[in-house]
Amino acid sequence: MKESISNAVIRRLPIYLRLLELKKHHGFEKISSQMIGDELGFKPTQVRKDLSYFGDFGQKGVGYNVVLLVDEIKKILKLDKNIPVCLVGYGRLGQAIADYNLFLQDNMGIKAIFDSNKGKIGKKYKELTIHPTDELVKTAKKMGIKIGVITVPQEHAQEVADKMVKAGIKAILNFAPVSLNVPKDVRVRDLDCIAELRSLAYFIE
Amino acid sequence: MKESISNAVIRRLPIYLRLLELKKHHGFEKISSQMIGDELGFKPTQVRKDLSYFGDFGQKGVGYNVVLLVDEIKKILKLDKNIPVCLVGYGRLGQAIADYNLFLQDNMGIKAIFDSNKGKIGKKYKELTIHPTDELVKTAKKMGIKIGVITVPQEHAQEVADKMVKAGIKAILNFAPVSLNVPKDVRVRDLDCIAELRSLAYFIE
DNA sequence: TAGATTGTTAATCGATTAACAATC
DNA sequence: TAGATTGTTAATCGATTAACAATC
Repeated sequence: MKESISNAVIRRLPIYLRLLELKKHHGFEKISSQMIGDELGFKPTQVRKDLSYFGDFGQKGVGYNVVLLVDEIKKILKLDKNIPVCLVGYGRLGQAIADYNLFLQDNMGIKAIFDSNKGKIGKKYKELTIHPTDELVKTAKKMGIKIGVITVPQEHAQEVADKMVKAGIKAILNFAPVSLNVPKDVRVRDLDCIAELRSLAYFIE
Repeated sequence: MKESISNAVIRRLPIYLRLLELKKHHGFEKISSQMIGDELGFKPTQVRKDLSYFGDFGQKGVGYNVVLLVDEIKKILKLDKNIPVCLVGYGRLGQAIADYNLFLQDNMGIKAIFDSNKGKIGKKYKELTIHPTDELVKTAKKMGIKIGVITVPQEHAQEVADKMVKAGIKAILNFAPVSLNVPKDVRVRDLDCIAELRSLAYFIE
């Protein structure tokens, strides 16, 4: 069943979720697909269709209950579960990501940091010690890490991905500008800043 | 004509380009759509179709000339032109992005940095002085900035986007976790790390 | 009740891919 | 020449949207 829901739908869920959390925070009780769409730039039909893959969360003539929908989307995304994340590559970008400990708003948080630079190994980031990348497989396995974030330089990204795969990680967020080669049961999301920037150049006049 | 080429195609061009630059660097002279596809995980047909929107760059029975194709794609993306970029928000993430001065490999480079924190204004990053965000419109206009990168906290992203629009910027790379509201002749690419991470949670077992 | 809004079906739109003639 | 590979057409696949009955 999961296989039948498209990636595009899954990627919109966190976008809906963020808006709903904001609305909840502002005390809104109800929201319509129209309102969601207006704020996010989607068609209301798309919002309803996306949500309908997972259940009937709305009420005809009324709309969606904000609090309930927040909870449902979190459940769909498994954000109600504990999801330990590891970060590999503690350079500037890695540090910026670690700072975004916003993840902690969910049960998702960086629980281990790896780097291969001897000068960094053993240092602390908050309560986390920076481990050598060599120990990634062993440590990530032991800690039950579920998601890996790659912020190493391009030339080491593939070997890090290999280690993550070996550690049983099935979901990778990749900041390195390379196409990673992984088994097809492993999901990779590329956040490729340079490629995006270069593609934007096309649109300048 | 430009309008008819889909965004998906445009976003693949820099991916092709990166591989081709690598191959060029390694001294490859020819490459086939099959090889490109294999390395990047695309179907060869897609590679050929994408390229064919812009011209006949290949040779039947032979493939593509690497050096020529690099140049052609750069031309398509306007990377042969000078493209000044500004960065707004000089926190950890902004600094990490500035460090990626990899852009400079193209004629694309960060030519201005803005921040609203008084402690940062006036400081230097390499040859660039950090300007107050209040001066964005004036300065960006004067400098002919073509692309804006937003690395400010969520709550200021929209106002920064508004300033960019006012400065005549038509392409924005947005790292803030918000849906920006801009006129429809302005292109926004969202690099939304938290949303991507949350969407990956769906796939853990 | 009348107005609003859902969930879902069917239609549309757009993007990917298979197939193949052209040709190096 | 025979094998390889392009550029392009047509077919397929998938995602978005319009329309609407159901119902609060």
